[in-house]
Amino acid sequence: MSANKKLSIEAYKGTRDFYPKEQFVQNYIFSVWRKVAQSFGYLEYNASLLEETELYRAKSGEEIVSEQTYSFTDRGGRDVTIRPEMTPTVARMVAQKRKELTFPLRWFSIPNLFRYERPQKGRLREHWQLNVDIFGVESAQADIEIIKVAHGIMKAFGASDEDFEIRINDRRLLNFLLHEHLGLDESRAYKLSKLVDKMHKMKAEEFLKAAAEILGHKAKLFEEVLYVKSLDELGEKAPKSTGAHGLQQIFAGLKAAGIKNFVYDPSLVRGFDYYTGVVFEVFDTSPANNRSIFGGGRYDDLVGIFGVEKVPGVGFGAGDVTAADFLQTHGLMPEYRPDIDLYICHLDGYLDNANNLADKLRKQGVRAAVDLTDKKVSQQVKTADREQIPFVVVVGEEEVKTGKFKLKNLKEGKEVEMSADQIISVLRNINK
RNA sequence: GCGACCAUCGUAUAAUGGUUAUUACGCUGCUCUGUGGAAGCGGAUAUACGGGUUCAAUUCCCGUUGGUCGCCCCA
Repeated sequence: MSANKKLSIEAYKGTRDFYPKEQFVQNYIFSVWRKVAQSFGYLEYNASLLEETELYRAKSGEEIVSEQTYSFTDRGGRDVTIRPEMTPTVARMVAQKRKELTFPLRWFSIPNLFRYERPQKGRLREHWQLNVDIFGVESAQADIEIIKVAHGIMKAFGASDEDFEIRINDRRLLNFLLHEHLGLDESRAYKLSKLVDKMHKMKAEEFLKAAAEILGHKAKLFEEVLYVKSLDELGEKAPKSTGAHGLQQIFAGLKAAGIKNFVYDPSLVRGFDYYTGVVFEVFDTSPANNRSIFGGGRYDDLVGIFGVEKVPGVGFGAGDVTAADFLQTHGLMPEYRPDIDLYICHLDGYLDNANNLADKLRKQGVRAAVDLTDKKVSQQVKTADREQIPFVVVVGEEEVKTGKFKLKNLKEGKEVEMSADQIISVLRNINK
């Protein structure tokens, strides 16, 4: 290594190092995700980080692929992209084995995803995302279940119904309103839907002005449907829309499941063009973090892009960064605890005895670390304290003679004398 | 890809175009050879990187890198 150019100690731009404390938070979030998904009977899958670039081109369009992904040509001349999202991958996997898979298919995954862009709040170059999807069910029953999983995750994080809100809309209803109600052509309808997607980021006057530019004299008709609070208010304006019918089923299903904190939001669009039915977003209601936490929707045409028969799908993706922000905002972050139960200190000449004790405890499932230094006992105990290890014992002449150890609880500062077997049973119970 | 702001010990900060760059917490050693948290006394550690202006730059200017926040985009 040359002396004039120091190797950087910083993590690559837009990525995070997970030191044990951050890894602890990450593990917690993953474990909640996994627990809830599995409780609904979803099976975990994964795939490679690498996909052929073509996979994303087919779905996302040239611009996103060339400007927002990590793409390269491999040694064999293939165009390769590091996955920026999981949905195309899972659609590909389903398409490939569609003949042998059993439907309804319930799958989840927690992949890390990459996008090449400017890092900012809640958006890094690498993040992890829970993907939950159900394939092979066309009816609203699958939509209801997916939203129940989303709701269940929030509850499992300890959130109350007041902490968040589920906003729901349906692309078919939106399209009906744009095309039938407003009578817009394809390009105006698209423009307006993109504008509606942004409406909450703009001032109301600005938004209406921009809408009026697209709509002309139809602006009034638009305002009639934009600010309704319920489907009933839409009433006769959307009688033939299958989207409206689907939403009614979903709302009834959620009510039946005891879920109350959802609303019909006619302005909800979501960015993806591939959604074909229901779209929803879990929204943080706290003024300190007032934004979408995650969302998803129905995509019945995605598997079909592989040239095979259609397989309907609905699902959502939830990011780890926004999940952590939510926990932080609402004081739901769990207290850090290292995955070590016991720190074993030793007096001069008793390291071997300390190691023997550790081995005995480990065989019974105790996670024990031995101080390998020749520091003074006070320093060894301090090391355990700094690492927030809950218990400590010191091995010396006395202990070796009697076979009794003083198990010290560092948080309470209390010591209890006991045998190795007793230590095992105490620490085992702590873990449960 | 575009724009704005920012960069001083591990963290949080102070100061200055000119001797040893401040303070707190943390870290470390000792007081204290079988037990962390208290106290006292010591100690180590910083002007992101590269260039320019200047007798002199941590300070002013430019660039790079990184961070933060918007825009674009949004799995």
